[in-house]
Amino acid sequence: MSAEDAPSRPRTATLSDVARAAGVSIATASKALNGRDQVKAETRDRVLRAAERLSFFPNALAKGLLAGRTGTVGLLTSDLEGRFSIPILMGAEDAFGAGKMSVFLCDARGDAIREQHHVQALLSRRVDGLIVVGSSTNPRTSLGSDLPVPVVYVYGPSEDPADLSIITDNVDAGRQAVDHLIATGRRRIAHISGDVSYSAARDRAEGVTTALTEAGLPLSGERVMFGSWSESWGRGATRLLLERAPDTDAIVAGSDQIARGVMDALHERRVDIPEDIAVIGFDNWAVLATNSRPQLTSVDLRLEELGRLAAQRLFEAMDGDVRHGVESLRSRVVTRGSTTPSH
Amino acid sequence: MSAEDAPSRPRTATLSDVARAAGVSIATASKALNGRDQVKAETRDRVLRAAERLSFFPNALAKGLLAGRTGTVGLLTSDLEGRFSIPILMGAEDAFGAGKMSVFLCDARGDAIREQHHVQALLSRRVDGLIVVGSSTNPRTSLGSDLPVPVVYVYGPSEDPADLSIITDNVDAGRQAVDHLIATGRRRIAHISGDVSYSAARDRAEGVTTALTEAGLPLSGERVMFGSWSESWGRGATRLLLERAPDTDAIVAGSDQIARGVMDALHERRVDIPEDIAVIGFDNWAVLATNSRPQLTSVDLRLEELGRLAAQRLFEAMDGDVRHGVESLRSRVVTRGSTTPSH
DNA sequence: AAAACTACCGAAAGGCTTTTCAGCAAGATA
DNA sequence: TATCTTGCTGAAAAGCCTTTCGGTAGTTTT
Repeated sequence: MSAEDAPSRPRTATLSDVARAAGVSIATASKALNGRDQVKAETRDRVLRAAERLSFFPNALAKGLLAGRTGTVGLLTSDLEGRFSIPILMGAEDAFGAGKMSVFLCDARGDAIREQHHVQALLSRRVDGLIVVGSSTNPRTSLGSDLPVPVVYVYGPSEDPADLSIITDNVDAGRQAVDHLIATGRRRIAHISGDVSYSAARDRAEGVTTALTEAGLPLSGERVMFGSWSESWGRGATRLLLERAPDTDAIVAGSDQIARGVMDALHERRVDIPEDIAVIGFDNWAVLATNSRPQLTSVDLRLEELGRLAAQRLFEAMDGDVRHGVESLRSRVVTRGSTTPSH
Repeated sequence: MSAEDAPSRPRTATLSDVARAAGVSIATASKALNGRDQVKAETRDRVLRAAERLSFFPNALAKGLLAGRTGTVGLLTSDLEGRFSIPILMGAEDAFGAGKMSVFLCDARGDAIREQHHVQALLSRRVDGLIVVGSSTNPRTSLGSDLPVPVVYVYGPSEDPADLSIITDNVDAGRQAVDHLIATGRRRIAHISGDVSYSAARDRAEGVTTALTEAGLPLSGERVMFGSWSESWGRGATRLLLERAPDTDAIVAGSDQIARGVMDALHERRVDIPEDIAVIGFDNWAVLATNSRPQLTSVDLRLEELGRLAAQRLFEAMDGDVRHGVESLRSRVVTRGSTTPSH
């Protein structure tokens, strides 16, 4: 590589450049480009060709100056490493429509000070709204109600019921997992989940036990096995479970990671999946679910949909239609080989 | 949830609000807040207190107006789902310093039209520079040299040598993997890699074979086994390998995903890791590497560092210090249980 | 009393688009 | 030919907020 003096970079063409090139006034050029009437067809053509030639596009900043809007939103997260933020972000980007709105991305990395810093930076850039993605499903502190722009909380709700939060219904997700297993003929269903301090773990467990009770079935292993969100806990818990309840014919794992550990332990014991024991996870994380042997059935939390809805609600709030409270979305089971025989 | 009329949102305080509250002119308020002299200490205090009370912070847009810079950069990626962009993004965000610079994130999803769209949107927002994250290590088409702002390509280099690209040295990464295995006493080293159409696969393979040749060792299995970047290929290739070269004592897997498949197949055959066969992967993807049994030694491609350097180079280019060509970074081996006995 | 400060203020610049309104030309009608 | 339309065009203002420049009081020093 090498260094040298900056080459003369082409300046971006402004409207006045186009007007000059087309031999008309700025006002006429603006009208021609925006499809206003009161411009002769021939003149309009000339302007459009000039704009094309100079590869002109309007300055969004100047436009925002008039409109009183910048066409930007801030997305605040603490979970960039994790797998929640990204799908949500994609869904939101989707809903905004490419180019119409631009997204400032900020990762606070779990630090409240840094978060405050980012909020300030975003407000100083005059974003039209904020989306806050929680780092877990647990409720988080509100950014406060005295912000000059609307805020939508996603994945993890705000503690303040006056805020609007969009979340996945985890109780229902647990219920769906069990319903799927029952529908595929399972009767001795166990549940190995993650850290009990996470509401996601507790909610899914509630859904699982409720669905079992309603079906008149016991929980195999008697208790929900809470532990941590790791493969190794999945492995260890499975070994314990098989000792305690060797007739188990299905395991609801609290996450795809745990499910991978469960499957690993089952392979180790030469237990056939799904013939002897079926396994279902949560998250539908492609890397884990589609690479296991057999592929893993998993409850998809529809994070993109969450992001899309959040963006939509933010738009509405920007237009004055402000909502409050918690809005929850249903997840859906993605069936693969770990619960249904492949032939 | 419920909808209602928009509550009167507090307007963000401007400098003139502060000046009025402190009973001074706008000019004096500005000087006081920016630590300029020519302001009496008592007056400065009054202004600072007023600013505090109104929770004033300067408008970045107006500031940029004067400075001729917006303090924003665009980050263009096609791999948000994947694991490359995120660490790079984090590194870049890090280097820019929280609040000083804000990042517009755009995902083109592999679509050239959409990418062009995003570039235009970013330029219309007057970003000070662009970072382009490749979706693979393969060279990608340049955005062109006629852009009004500097561009830095990361992970995947630009095809145009006049652009500046920052990449990982994958040949060296392959060499390091082998050096590590040799240092831990291995002599019959095989290499199972991913899709041969990826330069990452070819480069790492080149590094592996070069290092082996230099050490006077053969490649176990005779050929590099190219396939796909999946666990199932790792499993299948391992079975083939053990038939063809049963005395193999170490496997360099082309990625952590492949490595997981390799380990899975070894477990199946009751081969001890690392006693009988050591395994090393690439990417150091925590979710995969730290959850395997034993934990996986992996070559860390230092993506954060890549992002950090890209941001730094972008800064330099914004100041007129433009570089060209390809700058490559060395990776480093993160040692875990799959290559070294845990006791 | 003149010169040299200090502390402060008013005004303008800095960026670009959109819109408004007045004006000008060419064609149509009396 | 004079007047009236009609159809376009262009100059200028508005939209936002900070910083800086030049200037004016008032106060201190020589």
